[in-house]
Amino acid sequence: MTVTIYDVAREANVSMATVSRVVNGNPNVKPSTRTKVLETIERLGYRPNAVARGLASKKTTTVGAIIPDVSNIFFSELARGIEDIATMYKYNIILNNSDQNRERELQLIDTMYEKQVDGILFMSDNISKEHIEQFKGESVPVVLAATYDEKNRVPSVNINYEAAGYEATKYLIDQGNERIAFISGDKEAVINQLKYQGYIRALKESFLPINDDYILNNQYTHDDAVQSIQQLLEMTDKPTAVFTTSDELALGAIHGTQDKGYKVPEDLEVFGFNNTRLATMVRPALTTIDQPTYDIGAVAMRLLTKLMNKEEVEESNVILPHRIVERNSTK
Amino acid sequence: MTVTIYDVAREANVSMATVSRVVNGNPNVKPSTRTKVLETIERLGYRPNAVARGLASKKTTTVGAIIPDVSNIFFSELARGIEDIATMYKYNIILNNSDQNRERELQLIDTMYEKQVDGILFMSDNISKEHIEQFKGESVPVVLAATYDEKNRVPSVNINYEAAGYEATKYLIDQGNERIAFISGDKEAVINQLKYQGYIRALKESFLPINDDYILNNQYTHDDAVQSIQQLLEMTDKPTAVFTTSDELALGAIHGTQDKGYKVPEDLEVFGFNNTRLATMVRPALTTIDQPTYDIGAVAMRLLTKLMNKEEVEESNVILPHRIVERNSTK
DNA sequence: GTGAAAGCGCTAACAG
DNA sequence: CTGTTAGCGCTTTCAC
Repeated sequence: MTVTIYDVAREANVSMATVSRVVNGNPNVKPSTRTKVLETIERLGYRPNAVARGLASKKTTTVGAIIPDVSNIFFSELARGIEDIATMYKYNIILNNSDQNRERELQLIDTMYEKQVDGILFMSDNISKEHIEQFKGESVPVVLAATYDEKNRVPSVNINYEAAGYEATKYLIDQGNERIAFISGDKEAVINQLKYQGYIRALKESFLPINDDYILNNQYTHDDAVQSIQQLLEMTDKPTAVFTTSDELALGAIHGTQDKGYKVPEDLEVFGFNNTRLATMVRPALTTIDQPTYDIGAVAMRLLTKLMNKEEVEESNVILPHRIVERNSTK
Repeated sequence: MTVTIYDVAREANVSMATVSRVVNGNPNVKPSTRTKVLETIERLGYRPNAVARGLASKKTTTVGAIIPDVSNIFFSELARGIEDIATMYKYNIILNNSDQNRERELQLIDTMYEKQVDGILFMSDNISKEHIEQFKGESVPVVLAATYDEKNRVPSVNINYEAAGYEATKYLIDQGNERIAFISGDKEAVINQLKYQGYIRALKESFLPINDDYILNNQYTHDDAVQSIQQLLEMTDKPTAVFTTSDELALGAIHGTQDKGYKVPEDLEVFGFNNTRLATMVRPALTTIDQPTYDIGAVAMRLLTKLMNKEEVEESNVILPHRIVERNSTK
């Protein structure tokens, strides 16, 4: 059957402890016996059992990642960043889709605890008291990635969404636009609210009126945005620019505009968010906020490795830089 | 510290065996003692340790998924299909990115065995003898998803790529095109070769010449396709249509054409592959082969559950249907 | 319907 | 530098 550490020990005429030492790279082994053990491991085709190891050592070298939806391009880029750093530090990722469903999120966290993960990476639009309680109830470190907790109760990696929203809107204002629409995803999502606040701040600062008709904050897909931009374009005082909270929505805005016979950016300037790969896969190419998506995942995972390793962490609520990438969807 | 099955047993005045039985839904427990145990589980906040359980039962309810790149939209949709069915059957997924690197793939498979996964879902452009040997060396069931092994040595879920390639090309021919280009990803990938064979078969069947200059088979990204289509468009006898092996490449072809001042589909008809979400996120919207990406993942995972459960499987090399979706990138 | 006891394969003191 | 010995927390016969 399967060959165990015991078989190797017997065949190599050493104790299991010694085999364990060489497998774990413990230096306290005489070179000659090390080679002997290594040889018989090779010969027998021994492969350590991570489950047994996990039970004995209370470490599984596995982390749980709870993500709204891997098939969403933003999150899949995040996931890739997480995965790459995890690999670098010899961790495996158990990936779970939550669809932002709170019940499911809570249940997934529980399952991750059952599986004895060494750490958790959590992504969601909103985190509640129940989330925090569940995290605090265990000693497993948690890091939030692209997920905002106003009270910073949990380590996290984000960008400054409010500033980004402000800058995008300001950019549009500086282009001479006075009627700027705002198209966002779920309005309950804290991150979208922050972007919205930035939008409002920029308008107010320039003494521009806030027109509720220009604000559509429950759009989810490309096609939703196609619809809603067309609706805006039918107004008599139609907007001349739109700021959207994701690139996918921005593509929808561009296409909706074009479908109606208008031109981007001549008739409508479009500003996106995230700078996902979609941003260059459209014509005109999208002006957008470059959010270092991959890096957020990578930095969050790196932070988690430090936490799991009980290393000192200077700053546990990391804010990564963002910037405006100008392309042709704005003048 | 953490509460174990032993603590529950003591508190409930039963043996660990009984606690184990109620936790596992074993019917041989008197209802009254079941409730008693359930209550103390609740009271103590007992949560079974999946690692210990895995060691004792030799089942981890975890499956390994080895995927080229989650951040690729095609694979992320596949991954989502896998994940959803896995959840349905109470399995967790350990997700690994291989970047199609054979060394890495082999090493990941090994890691999955170490982690004692109950099954493996494998995705790659090519599978070699080494892969097969590694799979056969263990009794862990494996299913290939959107991954073709000519010899059907491993259970798999695919579509008929050759037929799809043929149909796409035939469609373009029936539109009156005689100069049809072919833009594909890695030419070493078996799946791309099959699509290519279908392309060739359609041309031959209609007695159309095969022009090697029209065949560009090592394009990976949207921007690669932008370049290469522009190159084709500079030829004196430029193609009037192009068949690409992915939607991303098709978007590149569309945008390259438009960037050069030509129109799609008037000057060039473009045919994609996969019908990912990208297909409707472009103007003109993309005519493409609808490959049931999510379903391939879902069916593959379902097949794997049967294999893990040692159920009878009527057909272990599943071919799912595909179809042409007509949109506006063709006339 | 319930309990006792033997592992599952490995790590981690502790000796020597 | 190496071996002995407890467990880690649970499942699973096998009795009763």
